[in-house]
Amino acid sequence: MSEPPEAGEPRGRLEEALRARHDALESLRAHGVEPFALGYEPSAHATDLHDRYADLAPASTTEDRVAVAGRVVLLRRHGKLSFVTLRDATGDIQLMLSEEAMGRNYGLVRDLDLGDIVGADGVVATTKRGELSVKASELTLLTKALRPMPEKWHGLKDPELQQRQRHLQLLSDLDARRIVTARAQALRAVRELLDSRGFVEVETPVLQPVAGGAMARPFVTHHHVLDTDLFLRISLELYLKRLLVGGLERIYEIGRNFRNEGIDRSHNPEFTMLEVYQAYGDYFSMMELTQAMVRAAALAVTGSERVTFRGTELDLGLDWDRVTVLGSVSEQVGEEVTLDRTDLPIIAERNGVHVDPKWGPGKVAIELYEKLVEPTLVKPTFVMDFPREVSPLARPHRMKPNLTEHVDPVVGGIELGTAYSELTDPIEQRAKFELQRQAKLAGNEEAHPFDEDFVEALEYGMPPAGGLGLGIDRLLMILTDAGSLRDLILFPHHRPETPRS
RNA sequence: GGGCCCUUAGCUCAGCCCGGUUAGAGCGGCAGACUCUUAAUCUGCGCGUCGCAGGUUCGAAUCCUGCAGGGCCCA
Repeated sequence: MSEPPEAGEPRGRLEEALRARHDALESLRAHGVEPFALGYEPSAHATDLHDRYADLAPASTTEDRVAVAGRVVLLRRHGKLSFVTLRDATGDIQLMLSEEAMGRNYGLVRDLDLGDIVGADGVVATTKRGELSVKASELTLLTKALRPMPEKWHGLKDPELQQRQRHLQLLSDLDARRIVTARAQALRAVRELLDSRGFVEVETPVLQPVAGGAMARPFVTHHHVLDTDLFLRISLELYLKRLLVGGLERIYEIGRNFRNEGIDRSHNPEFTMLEVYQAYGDYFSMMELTQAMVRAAALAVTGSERVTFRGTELDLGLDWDRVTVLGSVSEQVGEEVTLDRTDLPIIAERNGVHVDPKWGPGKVAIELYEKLVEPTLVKPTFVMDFPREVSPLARPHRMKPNLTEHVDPVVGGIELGTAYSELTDPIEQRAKFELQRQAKLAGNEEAHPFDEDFVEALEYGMPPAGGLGLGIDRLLMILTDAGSLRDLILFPHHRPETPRS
């Protein structure tokens, strides 16, 4: 039996660091300094100062007064003169703190810890070595940090900690803020383009009685007062089409979808989807729109229409290649592949695709496409004309029997989304839902659910339309050359940590 | 789902192959010096559930098994 640790004795470095900071906090309070201040009014940001005073000669002192605020990320104390590197939303700026300039207020420097948030009021100056600084006359503690910061040079390296404690990665690694800025830039560019073309942004329900518009397992939740199960949406499609029935002609929604599937570097249970619907358009208009949006997003995020993805330069400014599903599969297998061929399963097996006997020819063709063709489509490409069997919401092809006007934009071997000439025929829609219902009964968990209300809406008449879904996270993967969705999602899902007791 | 790898101090990492004193270093922390630093430097001090649970052994961070979390590759 070991003795219990003496009360107040630190039992580890963390406890020691915590206690030291709590002690510092009490000492500050005892000296009348509130360690959690109410507010502050900064007049400048770090990057603005670096821009404005880029040409200031070393050892200069201006008469320009500024107030800056941010987190103490580096601390170099030299007795009566100290240097602090302050980090705000835009970057870092050095504070020069001296007893000479600050008088009694300089005493606060002694109590500073890495991670504290402070405000400093003073004049813009440069040091003898030329470092731009704010020569403070007044230092204000705004928030005391009670926990030690990540290592100041290496930061947080462990990818799990980076994701679970994203705040620590963000405060220690300025580059990590690209997670936030790249997404904001891409979304702004896409919205600006759509708005300029007369599209209206709308919001539709996340909680739905029937989760349709895609083939995926939904999350189930429960409404207590209504005592009814609801599903988190797996797509935005069916509600947006009802708005077309309602007479809105150009609409879009950017929102979170939820799919109850595995988690890996290209799948997160919740992800952001853009869906656009344009009355009187078709899948050709959606292809043009896709090109325009991807180009605009690339310019906004990278400043260029050319991006490098996994070592290959992609030119997103050119017109994309256009191929068909069956044409591209035929090319890969080296013989003409059609949905009529009875030996389609044999061709598939010969090419390493294991065929489920329940699959129809359309499903077999799609499996072949996804395995053999999609990963090879590095250049921006539209893959057109999917089998009817796998596209229950797309319109039959105007020329080709058994196919639909369904196109997938593919870049860097990654499917960015899906666009259709939308199915407007309610009778055909009902028949397709019925086929899906049978597939579900046959054991396909991902079959599309029958949505009676949606069919009824179609019966009132929906104009011919083009519809497009674009995965924003996947688009960002291309634009930022990210290896994993987890580099783009601020707080990706992880298994719960085992409790430490 | 299959294979490989990782988990040691708050953080970044040694040590593990080939078991053997009291498990190391840097950052961070504490005490002190310092008016131009740039990951400041210098002096002194402390701080550990070696992921968890078993097993082998006189002795396990180290070898074996299981489990958990994470990463990479494949399907």
